[in-house]
Amino acid sequence: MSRFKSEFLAELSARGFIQDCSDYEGLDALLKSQIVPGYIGFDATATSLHVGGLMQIMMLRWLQKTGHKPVVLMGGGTTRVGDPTGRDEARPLLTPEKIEENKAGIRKVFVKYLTFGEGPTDALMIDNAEWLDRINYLDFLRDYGRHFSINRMLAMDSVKLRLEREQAFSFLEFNYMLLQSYDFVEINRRYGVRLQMGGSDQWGNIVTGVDLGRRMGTPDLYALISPLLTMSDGRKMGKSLGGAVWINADMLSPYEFWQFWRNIPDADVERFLKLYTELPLDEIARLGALGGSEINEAKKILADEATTLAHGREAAEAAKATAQATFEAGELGADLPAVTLNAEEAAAGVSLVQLFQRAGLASSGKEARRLFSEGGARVNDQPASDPTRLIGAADLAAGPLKLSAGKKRHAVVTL
RNA sequence: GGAAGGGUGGCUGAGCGGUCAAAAGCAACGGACUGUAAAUCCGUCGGGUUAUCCCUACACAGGUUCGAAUCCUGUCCCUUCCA
Repeated sequence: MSRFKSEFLAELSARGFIQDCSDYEGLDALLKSQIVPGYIGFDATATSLHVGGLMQIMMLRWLQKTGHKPVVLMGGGTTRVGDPTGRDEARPLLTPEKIEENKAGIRKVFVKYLTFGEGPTDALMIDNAEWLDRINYLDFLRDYGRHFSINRMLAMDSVKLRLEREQAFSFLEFNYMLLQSYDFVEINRRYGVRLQMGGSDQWGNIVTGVDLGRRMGTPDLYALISPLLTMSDGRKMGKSLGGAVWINADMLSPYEFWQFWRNIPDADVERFLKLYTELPLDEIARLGALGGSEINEAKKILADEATTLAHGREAAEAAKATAQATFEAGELGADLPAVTLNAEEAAAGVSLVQLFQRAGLASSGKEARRLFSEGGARVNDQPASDPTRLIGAADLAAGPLKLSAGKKRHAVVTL
């Protein structure tokens, strides 16, 4: 069914990871003939990655699974400059310490998906600050700058669009392309990397790197990009109830992570199963064909599998059990976000407004009150109307109290 | 360096002396309908221990006014054109 001979490209293409490639035949042949180190660049702007970048992570995982070497490039150097793409001016520059902290957090994510080490197909994590920090401007211009054609860059979509829309486009931003191209060449020299992958928005930058490689006399380099992923309703991937869907457990609990997948629109189920799980394709086809409310079973499997990859089987099972208990049995699940009262508070009582806030069900007291007046607040599944009601030891004597904001967000209060 | 136009809520973007916590759209949240889906409809959407009361907000700092997002001055930043 596949036009590809290499397992890697065959798998990725069947699963919908591939949007474009600079040279399908060449890359396919290379993958057949040797262990191919391939990399993807990631920003070090946050302490975790969210599911928006999960597709990239999965590509690296498949690369490793099919016998090649994944390389994770942290943009430590580029982050230090500050990504100018965002239009908001007041973007604070990250300190080196903060960048290191972010890198450490991101590394924790990758450790779940890739096997790091010294072996030939073990994953590697590198930082472009290693070489970017030492660039000498004149040397860079002389050695690399001469290979970039302004004419060509102006013709590229990423640039052309900006110019046509008369949006600001700074020199710094323009140079990101050069830096990223240089990265590719440098990584090839240092680590023998032949392939760079990324989202389709990176196409221009990656291909420019491929070109630079050719001019600089590296072996042939390859570019492979994935489609930009949106949910079928047009929402950007990675946002859900109240915020970004982080992969790190300390940023977002496995239970909430599981919920994210459980709540995916019907139309996305099959696509997501292919991209975010490693289930066999025929199994996925079967699940995707489920109609009506049966498709909920497929969503559970999606949630299980995706959560297992990110947090381990045990956490996934726990998340599932909690979901089952709260949604299907109407009981309390162990994994629900919890608020614990100390002795003092138990004696004096804490108002429901406070508790809703503390449980993360409302971001402000005002919002909590709103919830009450809209009828979205429930205590032990009974609609609650008095936000000032105090909860204390007496209310908790019979066991934990369940708070709900709407139908999906739940939390417990314990002593 | 010169000229012009700008900086408004999470975003886009109206308002250009009072009726402005600020139109509209998007996003988000709650409700109805369902299947913990989508679409649709209704409602909410700065904060404060719900109060027709207070606080904070229309880049920043001052000023003019009974009253300023709206006028004036200065500062910072952005955009476009010219050099």
